[in-house]
Amino acid sequence: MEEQRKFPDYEAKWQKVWAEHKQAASDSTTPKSDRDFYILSMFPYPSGKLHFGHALPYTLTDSMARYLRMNGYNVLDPTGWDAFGLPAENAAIENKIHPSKFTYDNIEAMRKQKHAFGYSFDWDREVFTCRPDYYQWTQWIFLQMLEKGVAYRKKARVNWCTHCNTVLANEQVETIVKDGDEFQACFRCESRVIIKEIDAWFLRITDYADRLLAGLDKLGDKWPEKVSNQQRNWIGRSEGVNIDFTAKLSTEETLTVFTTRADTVFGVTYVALAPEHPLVEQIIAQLDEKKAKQLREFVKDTLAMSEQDRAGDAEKEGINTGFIAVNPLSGEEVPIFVANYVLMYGTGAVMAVPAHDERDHEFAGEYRLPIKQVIEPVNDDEVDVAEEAYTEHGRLIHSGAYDGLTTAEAVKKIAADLKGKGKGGPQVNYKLRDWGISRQRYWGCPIPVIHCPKCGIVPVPENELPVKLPDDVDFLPTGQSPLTLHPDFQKTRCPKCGGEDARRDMDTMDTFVDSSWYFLRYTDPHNDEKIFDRAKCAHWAPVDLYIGGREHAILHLIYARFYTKFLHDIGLIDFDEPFTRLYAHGLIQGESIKVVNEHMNRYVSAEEFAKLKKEGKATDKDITRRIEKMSKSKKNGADPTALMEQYGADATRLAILFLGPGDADSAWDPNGMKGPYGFLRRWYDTTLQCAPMVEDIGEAPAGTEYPPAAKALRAAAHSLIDKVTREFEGRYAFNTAIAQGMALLNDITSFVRANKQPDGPSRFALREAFEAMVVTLSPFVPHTAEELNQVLGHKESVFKRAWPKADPAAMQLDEVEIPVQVNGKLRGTIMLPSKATKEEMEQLAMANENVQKFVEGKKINKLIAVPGRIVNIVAK
RNA sequence: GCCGGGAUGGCGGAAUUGGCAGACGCGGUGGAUUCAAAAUCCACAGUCCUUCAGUGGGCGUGAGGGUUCAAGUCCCUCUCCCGGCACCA
Repeated sequence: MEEQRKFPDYEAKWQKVWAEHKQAASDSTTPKSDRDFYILSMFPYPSGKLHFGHALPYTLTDSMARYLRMNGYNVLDPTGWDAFGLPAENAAIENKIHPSKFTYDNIEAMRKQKHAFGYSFDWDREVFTCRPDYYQWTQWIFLQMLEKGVAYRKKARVNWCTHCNTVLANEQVETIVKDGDEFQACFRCESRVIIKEIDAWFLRITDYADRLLAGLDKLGDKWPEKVSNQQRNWIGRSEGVNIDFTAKLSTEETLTVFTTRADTVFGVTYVALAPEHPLVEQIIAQLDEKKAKQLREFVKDTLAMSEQDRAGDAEKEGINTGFIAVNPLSGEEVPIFVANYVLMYGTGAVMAVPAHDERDHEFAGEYRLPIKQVIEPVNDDEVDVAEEAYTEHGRLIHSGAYDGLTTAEAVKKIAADLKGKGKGGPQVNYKLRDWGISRQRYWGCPIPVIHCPKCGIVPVPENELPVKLPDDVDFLPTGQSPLTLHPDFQKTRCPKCGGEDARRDMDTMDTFVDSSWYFLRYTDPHNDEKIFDRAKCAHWAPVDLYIGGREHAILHLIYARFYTKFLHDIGLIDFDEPFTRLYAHGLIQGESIKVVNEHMNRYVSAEEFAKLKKEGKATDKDITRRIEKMSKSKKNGADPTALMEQYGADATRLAILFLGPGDADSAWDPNGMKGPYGFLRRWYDTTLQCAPMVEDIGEAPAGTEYPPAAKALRAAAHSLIDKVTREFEGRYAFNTAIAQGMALLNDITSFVRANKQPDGPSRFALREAFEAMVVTLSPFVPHTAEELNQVLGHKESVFKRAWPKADPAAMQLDEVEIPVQVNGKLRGTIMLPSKATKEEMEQLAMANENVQKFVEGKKINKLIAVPGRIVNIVAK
């Protein structure tokens, strides 16, 4: 009886060998050549546990890195830690551990897990964003931005997470629906976001809007369209026209509106201001007390809502200020409203055209404002603007000199005329807003500026960097920056005037700042003189292939592009796009089970459900199964590290890759380990069993004649080489490459069973098949490949071997099976030499017995023979 | 509403880009082995009809139409699902 054996038992051994003979990336200053390849997976936040969200991209990255090295590339494949951030701080508050300890402990644990998976990262280049030797340069970049006016401070209405007690950037706010209630929430903790007015630092990413857009075009199909589109959407460029109305207050003021439909300007029946509009204050000051109070309250109530909540399904409301605005083109006088539906976008003021804008139409209906049609359809649309706004393009009417023009013509002409009159002109607006980076929390990068009562804002001199984050801080979140509570940190001298009562800025930076440039630091991670050596950076960067999740489509990926452009502008680097190709991997989801019956109404794990079933507390009828994102609350998670401990790293890597194409979401099946694990075991056993037959023979001499079965085996082996190579050369659908590997093992098994005592040529073929498997599958399952490589008699590491080339001649079989159709329906197959001519194919096809049955008594209209593919007979 | 992406057996997913639909794996069924089970190995397996059987045939890639000798793949119309954005003037 065989004892329960431990399989695999060789992974730790090979990991040790690799550690001793590592293939590190070279530290070169020569210009980047096309043999230098920078592959990068997004570095993780050190949560302490490696989950599928990490295991998939790292496995993809590692496989590609190994493939590239075997193909003679000089590869950089680093990793590090996005180590600042709120989870550490929150955990610290909960468990009373210092965020620093929490973070480093987690890093230690995750580093072990990464090693255990056999990932071949360049560990020598590991970076930690929370270490002074890194954030010194985060601060340094900030100072450069300050100098160039890209970083600036302003009092602004910002998103504020009530749970995290800190500011959030626009990109970090998401709309969520909970219990039918839709609201704006923090991307991290899903708590409600409110608007708060606060002094904060901003980065002028809006100045880069056009370049960020142009860059997307340049990246083209090297980036998934999905991601590019999301970014385009987010930047939200819109071309329109600014039109200066004259507001008749006690003085005449210019009131500029932005519109994309300047052609409807003769249809304006009122002008509406956002409650935040600067003119509103002025208007309030000029109203009588009662009216002023009413308006002031309206503004206050509206602003109490977050901008997005205001945009939700709130009723349109507004207040007629009683003041008048003059239309610069028609000369018409229209009332000025302050309205809740007008956002502080564009100029924060709109010209309202109820006849041709749904929102204005709704508002006009409520406040009984006139509706004036100025566009008529050019098709046969029915139009009744009293009923419904007509928003299509058309031809102008009731528009004085512009009558008869089309929308497009009119917009152009009106813009030009306005410009000529000095009353406005073409204008481009963006939805993108500047990036607010001040965070009122502790565990982040300190902002290197000093507030001096005399000199104002003074940058910390570069030679005093880093501004170190103090350890001894009471970091309970109060809504105030924890650093405020640290007396020594905040007290400092003004570097400019030497004044003693200067204070440091006590906020820290958004953690997305830390990760906006880390990929450049990897190229020269230990430089303590400079952010990085220019030549060293140029040797590797930009990143050739960046692998990460789609959840960063807007956040990290837009910030990193912005930073790269800035660093390019200050002359530090020659490129202005950081990631030449982006691979957005999918999400591994899990099946959740929700039980609803008289006992319970909640999610249960698969094991729990099995137990409940046994106890009779739940049946298949009581449950809803859904494939969704793994989460604790849904109890549908699976832990790759646990799988690795049970089945080994290779089986886990294989299972992850085999699940489906890496860029698609796929569902984790708890049985998903069985196939890959069984495959590795059979492969191992079969190789060991056959080794005596093949280990001592060398290469087959040229001109070797193979028996048909051996020939078929060779064809299969070379097809595997061809298939795997093709997948690595761009498609990356490794599930199909692995499937082909499994198929070859099946072929080997049948071959061995049918050839108990193989002759010489058969043994060559068999060896070739084993070799093909070992080498081509080594990027996916490095330990097993390394082990079997040794079993086959190789002394050197499989990763030192050259990647094989498929031999087209070997892939070609002597005879092929060709399907024969009659009128497009399969009626038989014929065997014939692969080099057969069309005529031979046709002849043999017609001779087929079953085919005969279907063409009998019919006239052959056409005969189509595609060599090597198919024969189709058209008969009537 | 707008922008993307999807829909193929019981399940995950294949299909060299127009050429035998369902590779490979899971689950399932039958068999071998076993006192029995697990594990392992072998075989079968889209679906419906037909034949005692070997067999033979119809139908099949979300729905409907079209192009073609030939359509999962190309074109038109529609439905549903997923992701993102959304009072952005």
